[in-house]
Amino acid sequence: MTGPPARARRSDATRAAILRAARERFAADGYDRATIRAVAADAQIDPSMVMRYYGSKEGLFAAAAEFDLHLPDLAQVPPERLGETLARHFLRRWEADGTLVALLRAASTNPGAAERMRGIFAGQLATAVTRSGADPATAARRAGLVASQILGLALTRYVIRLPPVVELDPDELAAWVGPTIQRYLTQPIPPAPASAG
Amino acid sequence: MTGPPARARRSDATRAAILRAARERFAADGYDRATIRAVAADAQIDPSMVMRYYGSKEGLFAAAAEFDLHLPDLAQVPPERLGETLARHFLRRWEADGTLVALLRAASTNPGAAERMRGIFAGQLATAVTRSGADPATAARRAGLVASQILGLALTRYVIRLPPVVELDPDELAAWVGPTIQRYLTQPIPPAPASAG
DNA sequence: CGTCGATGTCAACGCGCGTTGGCCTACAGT
DNA sequence: ACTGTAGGCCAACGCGCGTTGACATCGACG
Repeated sequence: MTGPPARARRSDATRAAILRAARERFAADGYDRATIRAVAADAQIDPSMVMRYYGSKEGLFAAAAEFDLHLPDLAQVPPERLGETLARHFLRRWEADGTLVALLRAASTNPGAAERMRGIFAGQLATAVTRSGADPATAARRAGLVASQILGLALTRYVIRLPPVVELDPDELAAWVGPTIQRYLTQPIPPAPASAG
Repeated sequence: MTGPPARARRSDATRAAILRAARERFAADGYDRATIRAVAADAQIDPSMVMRYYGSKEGLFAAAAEFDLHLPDLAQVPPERLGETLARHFLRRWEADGTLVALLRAASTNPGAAERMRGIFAGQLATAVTRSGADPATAARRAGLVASQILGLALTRYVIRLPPVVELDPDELAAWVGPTIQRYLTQPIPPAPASAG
């Protein structure tokens, strides 16, 4: 805990440039197609620098995919506005920061990225859902359903670029998707259907 | 149309084995990580055979990703059951056939796969939605919203494997997601929010 | 001024990939 | 039995990749 004084190193700018370039490349190309060489070229340094600072491609991705949803405290949100609040929050978060798109693209082929995605949505989201007043016994399930809609929106809008979803503006999307999330958060658990037999 | 008589060629079995292996590999690994060599090994033939029959990796993928949603005629479905019907249909379709998962995984990094995905959901799905009785002027938008939930479900269940979504069984999922789809299909278009000014 | 670690470049490595072309082999048509 | 052809294998190619280690340069400090 008594680390060296936080004196700025000369390499901090380089590190940051690498990270910025990495996020862009991973977001645009996914894990496999994004190359260390391309990231280095974007950051205008030698590929071996990336290795020196981040150890490996996996290490670079781990650093680039560091991400916090920065979810608001749902205990402070009027219960009837939970869905709309969350929908707007996610849309704003995505439009501003490509990290989640990078993570989403990478998660299709990279197990580490999928694992991190699970951690974010089973951790940060589920915690926020619990704080919104949901029964802790069902919070994980509700968070999973919310994630399915939120990530589906991100997938169709930013990755697949399905035209109708791309063309809607954030306000309209929030108006459509907000009630879905609201229902996933608040609707009583449906009775288990009669099991087949 | 006056092709050679449809006499079975000796190579048909090989072609089919390649296609089966390709679908599995693309579904499990995505486009980039799935290799021609691995597909050939699975099909127990030489990699050069894959090239001979499908021309290139892109050609193989194009053949392996041939897909029809086989949507039911929604004009025959009672209007109040549209959502549940569609939800159940998609879940059954996915559990039985890995092709869509292959397409989904590949769509994250392969432009051709994303294009095909757009075609399927802007074509087959939008057409079915129109036949369900939706106003043709809004059918594309409604189909896009349905796609966002359906694909989000597939993403979280089959690709990211988010535990709460994996653990729910198809009946429970249909009970949760059906009403969402129902609402996307039938709810009046919300009034445009006051534009920022 | 001399030294030494931090910062950065350069050239090369081994690997697995998609892809190619040449060469066997078995069988259908005569 | 002879031959043409479809089906299949093998060895190799060139490429771009992640990664490595040797070498150059800069800047702080004695």
